[in-house]
Amino acid sequence: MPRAGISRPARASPTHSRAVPPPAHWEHPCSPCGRDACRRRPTPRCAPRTPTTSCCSAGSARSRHGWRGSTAAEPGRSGAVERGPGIPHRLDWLPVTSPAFSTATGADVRVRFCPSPTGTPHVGLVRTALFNWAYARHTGGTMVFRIEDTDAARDSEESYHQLLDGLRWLGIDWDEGVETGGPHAPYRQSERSSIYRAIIEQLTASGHLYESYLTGEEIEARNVAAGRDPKMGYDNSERDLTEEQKAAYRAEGREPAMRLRVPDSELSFTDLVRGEITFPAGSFTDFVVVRPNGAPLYTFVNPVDDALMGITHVLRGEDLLSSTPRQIALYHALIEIGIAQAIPQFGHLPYVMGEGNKKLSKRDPASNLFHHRERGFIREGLLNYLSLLGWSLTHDRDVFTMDEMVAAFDIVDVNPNPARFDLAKAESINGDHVRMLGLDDFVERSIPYCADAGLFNEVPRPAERELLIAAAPLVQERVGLLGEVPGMVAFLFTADDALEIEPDAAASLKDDAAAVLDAGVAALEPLDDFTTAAIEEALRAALVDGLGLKPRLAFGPLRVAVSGRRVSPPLFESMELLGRESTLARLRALRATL
RNA sequence: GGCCCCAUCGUAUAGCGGCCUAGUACGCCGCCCUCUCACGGCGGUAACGCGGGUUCGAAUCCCGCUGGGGUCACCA
Repeated sequence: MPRAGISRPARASPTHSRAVPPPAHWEHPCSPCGRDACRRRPTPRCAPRTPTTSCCSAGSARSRHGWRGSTAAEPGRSGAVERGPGIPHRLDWLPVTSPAFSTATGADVRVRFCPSPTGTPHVGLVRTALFNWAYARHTGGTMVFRIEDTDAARDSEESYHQLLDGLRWLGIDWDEGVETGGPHAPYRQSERSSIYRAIIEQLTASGHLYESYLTGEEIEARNVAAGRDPKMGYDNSERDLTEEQKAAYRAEGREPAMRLRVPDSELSFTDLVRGEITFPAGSFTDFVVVRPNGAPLYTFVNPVDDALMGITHVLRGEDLLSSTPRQIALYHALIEIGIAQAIPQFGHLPYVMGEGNKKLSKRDPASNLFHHRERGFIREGLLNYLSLLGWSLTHDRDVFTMDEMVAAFDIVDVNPNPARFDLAKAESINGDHVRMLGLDDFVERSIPYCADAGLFNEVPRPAERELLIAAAPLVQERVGLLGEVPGMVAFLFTADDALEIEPDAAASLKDDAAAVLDAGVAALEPLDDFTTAAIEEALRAALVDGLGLKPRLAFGPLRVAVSGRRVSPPLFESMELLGRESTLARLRALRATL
């Protein structure tokens, strides 16, 4: 995994870029106490960050289990849920080495971006897409783009097209997926029903899935009746329903959902950005994977498709962190029936926060990708800013290109804390990228914004384009957003008699404005060479030397007359662009109103 | 409430046991440049949540506390 160009201090990462040795952590010595079999396992970063348990803490030397859970050595841990006779105890037979996490590196890396098409693209979603993409491009691996449209009630075709539009605009491309195709097509889950149906059948036959008839209210009622927290969730009570019981439910007209039998043990995995994470036994229960109508849920199709598509690294939002143990449980079932070969490695990206301490809301315009595009963010700037949310290129620079990011990006360097979306910083970074644009590029990208503002038609006439090109150097270094361009050049595309003097500009005029304008007209009228340098020379001679005015007071009224605004591109250049006739007409027009 | 995650200037981050008197950027303040506004340049403001422990040495490793967030759907 070469890191082209950029030199970064190499982080010793025992697991990243290499196999996460599944059972090895059982032998890993505990560094604080040096005792073996502490069962702590190194994190992706060079040092264990937050082991949940340390054998050093007196009295709390909780024995740690891998996937297996109950063993003969610890009879007390078995029987969290009793099984009836005849039900295969297959979960207890999993080999000790069973967490077969993917060891893929380099070109074998396969990541995916799998949004569900609901609503407009959110910047947090874009950040997730960006990090997946950057990781794929960095490793030389594969980026898969899949659509998770399993909720007909919420998904929309419009949203799907917005997703495509957004990614294409940003230049986040994919190697396999919707529109592009690939060996695992189709890539829209709404078109994969038959695939899921077959796997549901296999998993049911193998005993991993079972029928569940209880409703949400009934589950809660059971918890209350048993004196448990109503929020405890499902109690796995239907694992061993007899055929008679099932028949009775059906006789009531009920159709079963299907649940996955999860192991009654704790479960650990090494998160690529957070280190080892352990969920205690009982903190996740058997969950529904198929609706009573036979339609599979996200909880099912997401891991199933990841398995089918050979995904090796799952990089997604932190909100999915707590569902990871359940997904790993499903993966184990898939491995047992031969559908999956390995469990992907997981990396949970921090939230993108809004104002206050809340996740950036979908209702906040700042979350909307297209809102930023409409305001004039360019892809380079927005991408650069978004990549800074949880990652950084180096210690002393935060403006960089995507090529630089790709060369340096590694998921294990991502910072786990939530980041606030700071629009001011985003605009500043964007401004830096706007200034880095070539002149022609800047002009081409500005045209749509000027057209939207009504300066000219969608396709400007040659003369209009030339005028914009001539003005471009004056405005490029003055805007942070392309949406500011039309405001700065509007006066060049306005007829002399249609120019409006903005109120604050009119208010800036002093008593001597008339005299200044008169002197300006007198100085410019005889000018043969109507160029910036000549204009400046003539005006300085007349106003600064002649009238003895300070420059800022001398040129203010002229600026207002020419642009109608208090703030404008440089005055003399503007006059040259406008031309002699227009300039004089505007000076006289304002003079006439005083 | 159970479980999980997180914790460096206002914000985003650098930091991987000594290079830290804690760096950079945005913001903010001041100055310079200057026809306005920007750009650019210079300077300044401002942070390791608290308490223990390990160590010759802790922002950095460990534990606890506090605080924040997430999750507990037949949504994704």
